[in-house]
Amino acid sequence: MTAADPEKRPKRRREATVERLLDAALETFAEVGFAAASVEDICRRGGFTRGAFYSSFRTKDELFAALFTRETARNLARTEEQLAGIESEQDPVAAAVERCLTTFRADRTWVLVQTEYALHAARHPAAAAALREHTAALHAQLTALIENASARVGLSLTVPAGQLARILLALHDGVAVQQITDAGPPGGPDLEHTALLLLLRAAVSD
Amino acid sequence: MTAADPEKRPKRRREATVERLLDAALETFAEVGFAAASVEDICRRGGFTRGAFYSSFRTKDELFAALFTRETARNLARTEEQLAGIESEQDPVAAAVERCLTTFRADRTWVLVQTEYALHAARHPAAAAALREHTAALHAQLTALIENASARVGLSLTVPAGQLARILLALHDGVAVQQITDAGPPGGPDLEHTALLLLLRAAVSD
DNA sequence: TGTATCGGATACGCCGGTGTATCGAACGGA
DNA sequence: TCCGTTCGATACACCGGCGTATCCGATACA
Repeated sequence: MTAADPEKRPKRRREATVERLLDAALETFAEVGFAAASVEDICRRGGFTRGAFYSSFRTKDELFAALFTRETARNLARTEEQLAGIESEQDPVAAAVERCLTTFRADRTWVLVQTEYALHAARHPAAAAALREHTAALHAQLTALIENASARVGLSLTVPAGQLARILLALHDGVAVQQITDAGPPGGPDLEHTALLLLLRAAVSD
Repeated sequence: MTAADPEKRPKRRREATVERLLDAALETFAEVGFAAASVEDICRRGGFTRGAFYSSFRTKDELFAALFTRETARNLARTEEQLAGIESEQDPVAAAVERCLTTFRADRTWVLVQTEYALHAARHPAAAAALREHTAALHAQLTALIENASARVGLSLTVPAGQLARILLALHDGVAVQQITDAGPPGGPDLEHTALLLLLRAAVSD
């Protein structure tokens, strides 16, 4: 069995190494940004040399794709959990907003990294194509999640779920970016909270 | 009069050179992004060597500040023009959305550049401070513009104008980023249009 | 225990940008 | 016309990352 299973065998340290590289990359991107992060940086942080990197990825973009997949899956799962049992609240819309924000308010870093990558994709067709594919999957799942939730709650939408999904993602991104510069009045209500409620109330009818 | 007017004299080619550098910078940022744009790149595009650059700016960030000021002033002026006479429309809200979008839909590049810079500022306190200052000015002017318009139209807001301004800016940013990847259904309605109408209708009462 | 493959470290040559110090041409005022 | 100032070009020394080719220890399997 020399060149027998040319696709399956490669799996011993690989997996663990890739995982460590992804962690290191996420941290590095969060700290200095995607563009500014050198392959060297990422490897150093993970305790590797570039040799390890090029042994698993061909480019930084390829690594990002892997990272995107991992993080998105995690976030969708989290959101789904949070919307579970929402139909038993008396104001399900408010509850949904509340619950989702508790998670996402906490950690803005991934949104920012992801946003920066979208910007990067704006100038790199290949990256854009890859991102589009991953994003489409995310969008489909989020749409399903919204339709499902609104059905359970017994409210109908005045806007197609697909479009609503896009708007929510956009708003979430936009607010995150906004708040880098402008934290708003200290005691004031959360910007995203206000916006989401305003938007959802308008997008829902019984 | 040798070292007499140490602040006033410097002004012959300077002004024109700076202007050309700003133009070149905007183009370069649009094309390759802020982070990826080297000082060298910008100068080449403007037909200068780095000598010219360092003679007018100390850093790329300093140049960006100048650019931000210039572009923001232009955009605010444009918006103000477009909201003029809006009170004579029978659906002023729809008209406002319509008119503003005609301008901004056309050229997304500045939004993207600006967004990328916000991301950059997230990791660079000094940049953040500068940006915060400029942004505050923009925010104040936009708030005034909104208050003014809603007064003329005779509708009152269910949300403070200042907060509405923030939300609008966030949404505008978010949508722009969103649309890099996801142009939405081809024949479908503009995402920003939908979102803005939804939001403004909810934020306004007579 | 031996051995073939795997995975990451090392070493190499290359490129392009950085910021500073210096120079010289253009320009404007008297 | 001449002189002083201004502004941008030039030259210099430096740095850090890039991607590849090669090597060698670790590991699994017979």
